[in-house]
Amino acid sequence: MSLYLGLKDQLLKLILEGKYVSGTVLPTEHELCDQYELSRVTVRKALDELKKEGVIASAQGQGTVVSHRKNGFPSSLDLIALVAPVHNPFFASFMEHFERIAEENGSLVLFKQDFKGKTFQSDELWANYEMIAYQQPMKEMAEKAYQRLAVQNNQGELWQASSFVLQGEVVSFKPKI
Amino acid sequence: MSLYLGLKDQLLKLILEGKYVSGTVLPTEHELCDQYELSRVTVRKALDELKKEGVIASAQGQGTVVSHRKNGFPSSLDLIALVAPVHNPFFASFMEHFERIAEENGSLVLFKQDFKGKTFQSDELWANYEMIAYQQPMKEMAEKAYQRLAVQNNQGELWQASSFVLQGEVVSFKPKI
DNA sequence: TCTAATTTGTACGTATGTATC
DNA sequence: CGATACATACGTACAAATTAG
Repeated sequence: MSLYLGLKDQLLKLILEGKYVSGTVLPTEHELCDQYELSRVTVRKALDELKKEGVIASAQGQGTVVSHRKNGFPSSLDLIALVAPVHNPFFASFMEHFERIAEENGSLVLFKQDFKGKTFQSDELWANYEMIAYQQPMKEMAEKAYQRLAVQNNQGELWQASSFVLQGEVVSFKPKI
Repeated sequence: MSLYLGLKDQLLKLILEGKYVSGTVLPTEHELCDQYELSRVTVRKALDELKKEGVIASAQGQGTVVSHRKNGFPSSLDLIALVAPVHNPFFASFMEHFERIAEENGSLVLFKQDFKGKTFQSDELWANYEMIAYQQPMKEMAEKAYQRLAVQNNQGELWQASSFVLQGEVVSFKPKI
């Protein structure tokens, strides 16, 4: 695993464990450089990832704080992650049709176009989810939706994704939490 | 405006104008460096922003392609952006209450914690929205929700945010498109 | 009110790794 | 195997915003 993803996961672990609760001011970038013996570029890359997912927030001259909301409550909305390769006319039309149906049923469809065959980024966080009807290729495919799901998850650590749709196949999963 | 945001807006403009339609392979990072006379770090930073918002996607060894979906269709779901400062116990409790109510009414609440007083990043994209009941401080505050709204917007250029809630005040706005 | 220190933000150059073609 | 293209990583410097004094 890359250095910045390693640091990201370490910080995320501290946050999920409650070592850094919401509102806590994180160590400065320079302090993190010293603590983990990494360059500032790498440290900032890790922090960028966490910012992207809404776990932390930062401001010039002030510092970086944890903005991870605990004690959320489960959502009643269905969250559906849909992943498609970038070039795929069939899937594009299927998707449009599917989105319409889903909306009519009060579900939210999060779409993410992606290339095929990326690696799994954050095993630890993903491990919080228990896959039902788990199939081998699913883990790879599920990873691609990880970011979007995590974003929603961080809007209060609450979104129960109740179904997972991929290439016409529906696989359910539920949070372990 | 910073160099990377300038490049980001230029590329975004080309995409929105249809110069780069979905599926188009963008010039390589090196070519962009030459074209705009910027370092690769800066070019990558601009591309990162666009990736974060789901406008483009990239893969090692392949290239960077536009994944901006046009011809979406409007959603029937209300999208509500809610912005709060990082330290604010009152708002935190208000938010939880509000989220519950919103969900019961079939709306999606996107929450973003943030510091106060950031600058407006992408006027051009935001200009696509016409604010109703516009008030001066709203522009600043609305900016903070821009990213989340844009993400949704890029899930098919479609999400009509029909209400905008901020600090207990409701301000409606609709897309010009 | 002004200054200096602190902290994050922006930007360049460079090198190496890794996946794809 | 070589060429290409994105990914990761280090060092450095300065800018900008905030805070402390």
